[in-house]
Amino acid sequence: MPELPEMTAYREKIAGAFEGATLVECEFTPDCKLDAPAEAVTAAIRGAQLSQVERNGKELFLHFATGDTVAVHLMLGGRFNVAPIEDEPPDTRVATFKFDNGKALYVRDRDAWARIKFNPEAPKAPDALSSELNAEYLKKRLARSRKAIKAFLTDQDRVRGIGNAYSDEILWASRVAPQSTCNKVPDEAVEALAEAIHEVLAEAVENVCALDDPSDYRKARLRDLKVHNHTREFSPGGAKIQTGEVSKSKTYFTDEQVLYS
Amino acid sequence: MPELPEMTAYREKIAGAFEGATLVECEFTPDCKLDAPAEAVTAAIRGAQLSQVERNGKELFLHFATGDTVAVHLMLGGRFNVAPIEDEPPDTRVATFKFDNGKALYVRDRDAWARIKFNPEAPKAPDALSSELNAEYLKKRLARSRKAIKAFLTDQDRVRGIGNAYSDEILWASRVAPQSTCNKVPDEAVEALAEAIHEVLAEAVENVCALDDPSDYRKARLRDLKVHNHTREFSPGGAKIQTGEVSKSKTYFTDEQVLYS
DNA sequence: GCCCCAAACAACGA
DNA sequence: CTCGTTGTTTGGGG
Repeated sequence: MPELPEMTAYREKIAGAFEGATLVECEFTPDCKLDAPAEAVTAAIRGAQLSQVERNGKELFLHFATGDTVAVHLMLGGRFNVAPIEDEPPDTRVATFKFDNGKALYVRDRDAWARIKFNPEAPKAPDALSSELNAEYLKKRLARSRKAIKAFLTDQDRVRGIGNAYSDEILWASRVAPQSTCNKVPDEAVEALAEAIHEVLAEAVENVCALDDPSDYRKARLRDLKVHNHTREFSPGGAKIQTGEVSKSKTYFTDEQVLYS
Repeated sequence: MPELPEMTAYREKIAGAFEGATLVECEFTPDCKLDAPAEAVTAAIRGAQLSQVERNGKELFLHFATGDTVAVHLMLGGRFNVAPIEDEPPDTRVATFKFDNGKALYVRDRDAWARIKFNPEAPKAPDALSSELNAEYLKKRLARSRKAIKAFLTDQDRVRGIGNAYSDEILWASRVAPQSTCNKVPDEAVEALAEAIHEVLAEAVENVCALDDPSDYRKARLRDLKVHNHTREFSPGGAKIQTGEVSKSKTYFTDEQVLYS
């Protein structure tokens, strides 16, 4: 459920709390979806300084001074928590990182679906907010795809960071119907799409970063999202919001959007 | 187009003409679909004795005494020719094998789609006429497939040798509708299917082997096939032959066949 | 609603 | 209506 904006807000918070600090201890619960032996990870990063926290797509990368990286994906229901080490640790945690500044970072997930990767390969697709993700790139990739544009935007092998909610927002902002076939979207619309990706996400980042706790993003979305929002009946333009299904995902859209097919 | 029975007839003919003979020369045209450098193949088998000709699925395997094997798949329109070396070679040939008994084996294909493999991997699926292809095997594989039974029978990764034409014949003989879902076909019907596979193909092998030239199989099919046959209006049981489409293939069937779905 | 995997399915070319 | 490849869809599981 957390997409690029929420992960960006988490990044700010976690970078502010821990960058430069040294990891004292880390733990992973037995059901944690970790792609390496917990002991190997612990042995590698215990005692290491957290040099940088990076967001890429919907993942956070914890870069340590040893050169090791721990990547966290929250999947549907995961969340981050920052708390003093002496506090009672949250019971739904799957991973714990304790630092020498007296604070701990917890990855919490009731379903334990959050995924943690140790020294992962570099992502192949560009991040949605990177400069590589421009109209040229989109034109090239859209030209040889016959799937729905919404499915394209949420495909993390094409563009990293966009999920179901913000894909609807972006498509509405660019006036492209979510069911449109990728290779039928004309160049002008692709240019609008490229702009909308950056604008919609940048504004969302601001909104979510303004929250006290990024985990409260659900409420904020009901306030900020313009069409992917079950509490709204009409778009800002006054058009009735419709719902449909595109490749197994619920989509919200209006007839202000043009269907290319 | 040639399926198991036609390839069996070719095998008899080619084995009779060449087994025990020594390869004098071989050639491949530039557009021949050969999965190894022509020079490497030639260097390996020139001067070698042809120890055995084997049919497996819709392929013929030419086994040489060196341990090398050349596998030929005729695809849609390929055919074999046996002729004295001094005869004019056929102009649509993609491969030529000349033997020390004065005869040559030609692979002919107007479209040059026939595929030739050098020392191929052993096939994973059982041949339709092997003892491994019994009711037990079919029950096991059908149980975890949700596709149409006709698509299953023609899937060379499940059963080797059956194509569009004989799949219809086999399904009619076992009174199973081609559109039936694999995992819905009851055990009794699977047993009938296993029997029909062997009986229908064995009879077809006899029919095609009786031809002077296996390449004439098209005419023979119009005489012998009971339902996959555009010249017939009724099955032997008097039922009207219907046509339909199953996974992009034309299918002939009657309502004597039970649909399991 | 997230991702991964495997199977099924479609389109195209040779 | 043959096979291989590539890309897309679908269903199940965590």
